[in-house]
Amino acid sequence: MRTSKATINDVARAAGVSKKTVSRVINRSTLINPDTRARIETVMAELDYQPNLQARALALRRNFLIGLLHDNPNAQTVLNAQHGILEAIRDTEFALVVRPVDRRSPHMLDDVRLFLEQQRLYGLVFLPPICENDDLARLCVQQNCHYVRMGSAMLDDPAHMVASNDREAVFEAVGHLIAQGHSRIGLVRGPAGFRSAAEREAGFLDALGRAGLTIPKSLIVEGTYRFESGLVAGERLLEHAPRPTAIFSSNDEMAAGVLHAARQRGLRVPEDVSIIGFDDGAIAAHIWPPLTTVRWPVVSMARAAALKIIGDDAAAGTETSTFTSTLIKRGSVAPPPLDPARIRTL
Amino acid sequence: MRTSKATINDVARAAGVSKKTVSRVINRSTLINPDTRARIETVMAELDYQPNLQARALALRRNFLIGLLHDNPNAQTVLNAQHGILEAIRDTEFALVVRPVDRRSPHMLDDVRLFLEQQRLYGLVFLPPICENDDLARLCVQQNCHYVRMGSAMLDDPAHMVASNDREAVFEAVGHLIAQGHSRIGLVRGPAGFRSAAEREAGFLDALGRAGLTIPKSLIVEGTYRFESGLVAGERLLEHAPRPTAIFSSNDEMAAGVLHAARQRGLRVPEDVSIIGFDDGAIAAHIWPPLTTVRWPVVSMARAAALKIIGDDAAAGTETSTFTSTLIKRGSVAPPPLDPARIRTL
DNA sequence: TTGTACGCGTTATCAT
DNA sequence: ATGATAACGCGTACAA
Repeated sequence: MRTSKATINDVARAAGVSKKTVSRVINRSTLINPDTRARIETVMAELDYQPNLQARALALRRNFLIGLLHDNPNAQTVLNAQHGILEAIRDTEFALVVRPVDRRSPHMLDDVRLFLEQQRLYGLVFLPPICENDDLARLCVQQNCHYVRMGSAMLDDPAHMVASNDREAVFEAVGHLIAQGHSRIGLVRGPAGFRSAAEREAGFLDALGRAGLTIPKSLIVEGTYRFESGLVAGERLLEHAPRPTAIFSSNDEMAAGVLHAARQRGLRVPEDVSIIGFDDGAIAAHIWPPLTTVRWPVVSMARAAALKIIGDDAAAGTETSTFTSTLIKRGSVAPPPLDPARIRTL
Repeated sequence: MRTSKATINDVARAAGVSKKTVSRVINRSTLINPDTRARIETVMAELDYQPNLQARALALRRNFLIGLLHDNPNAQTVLNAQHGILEAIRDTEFALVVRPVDRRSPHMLDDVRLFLEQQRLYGLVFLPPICENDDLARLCVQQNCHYVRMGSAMLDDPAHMVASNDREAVFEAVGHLIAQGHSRIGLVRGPAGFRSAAEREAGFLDALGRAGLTIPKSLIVEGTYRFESGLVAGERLLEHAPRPTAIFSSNDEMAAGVLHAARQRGLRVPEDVSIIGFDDGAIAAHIWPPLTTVRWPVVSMARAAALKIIGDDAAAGTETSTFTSTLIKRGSVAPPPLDPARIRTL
């Protein structure tokens, strides 16, 4: 007995056809007689035949692997992206390989080139912020590797892009703050060079402008998307006089840092200061108070990206390329505390 | 010009030797003349030759992929494990593929078998709790796939295992609580069937026994290693009369849940109740107060596991198989509040 | 120590 | 619609 060792030759012989015909069945060729196809499929089932992926990879010059390329500071985002891709390739012969890169390394492009040459991936999904690198996109084309970028704005044509509406979502979130009565709102923005940082800042300013509000430049502080930078930014903002009554942080991890800064100053959240984050990763619901935040639909986006790569248009639905980030209201927002100066004017 | 398309034949021709000799260089055979080897290596560099991994995989019946198999409820642990494996295979031709499984599915074993048959992984790293499944280990042997388990006890021989000393580490952690004056200590243990849950509970009981302390069974509550279960367990423990003055939670995520439960009851941490977690994942330092916890050295363990698989004994050092979990003291532990009943007796 | 001939399992070319 | 034959690039008996 040969456990799952049947080859294409065995199938061809048993079905009384040539290898090539069996190959056509494997590759879903249309140039084949339906009866022949049915017969071969029966034989394949009987023999428990599994096409050898290594042999196919050699012949096709392309492996059955989807790569996730990232240089993302947020752990949960990376994991959610993996989750989405895995959903897309479940029950297919594809597997997921993960590949972190160093955005700032001068060898980054060469590293990825070598990686692509060696593993010959079927396709690659780029996470922010590395998704903004056009050289990488060119490299993929040149290496004959499919790719899709995930980002907060359309950086590429729809076949190579899934994007979210960060700007509008932040507009809504900050609008929520304003509707609660806040007017002195601080911003912890993401690092320079991140498109998402720019988009979210734009949404923030849009909301302020729409309400006729202005804030001093000193109420905008830049972070790195990491917890520690949120802590530092929070300290800067909270020692500002007059103190902001609310702070929008461009991601949850930094928002958690702002929360720490508030706690360390003896400030209550949300009574003394309201906080809104972005991502709705695991940490958002697990800190106290539960964080009001914007949910970035990473999982769905990653799933869509992978489906675009493996060409499963049916499952990809209407080939959606834009996704909606939505405000999740939890416990970290309340109306601003009464302002002595303001009470008098009322 | 042929961009990186040199084959083993090109190298052989240019070096004036046969394919086989070049192959020996690639595979580090010792049966080769040093001069010949040097000459061939020069030619390989000149031609920018890269062995084709797909062809090697076909011939060797084994791909250059290390798999991470997990059914782990903790996101940060999974990511840290990936990090460790990636460190080990950096600058090699190996890549990392991730594969979540459903421990409870009746098809789990067949799924993995199909996965292994298809991708022909070089090796597999098992994370807890799936690492405890002996059928999986047998499957690997049968499929000619290397494997190493990561766990909280030696479940296999050293060649297939990297383990941590959870029991001792928890013994130390709970001892820290006792040294602070706590005697009524609650436990949120992990799910039944998890070896780590049993090890950590044993350490907990060891510490109590060593101090001559006993607690009612009702102060031990089982969780799922998820945040929500920690919340529920925390509620149960904190409504217990008399209330425990400290709670050891078998992982950080559940500890965060306990913290929520305390907050919701208006209890202060650590003034009213002390909390210790386990893992030292990202969340531990990011919640308030910063969580005193036991650091589980996932990254190092995963790196060691991967090194064992790719057989880099030199880098694996002395083939370490046991790792030390250590107590990280932060802000969630303080002496217990004064107990009225106790004050009288003093 | 090195080389020859063949196998690994599939796809591509170009017929018919 | 189907088939014979040659790639794809490398590893391994076995011989020399």
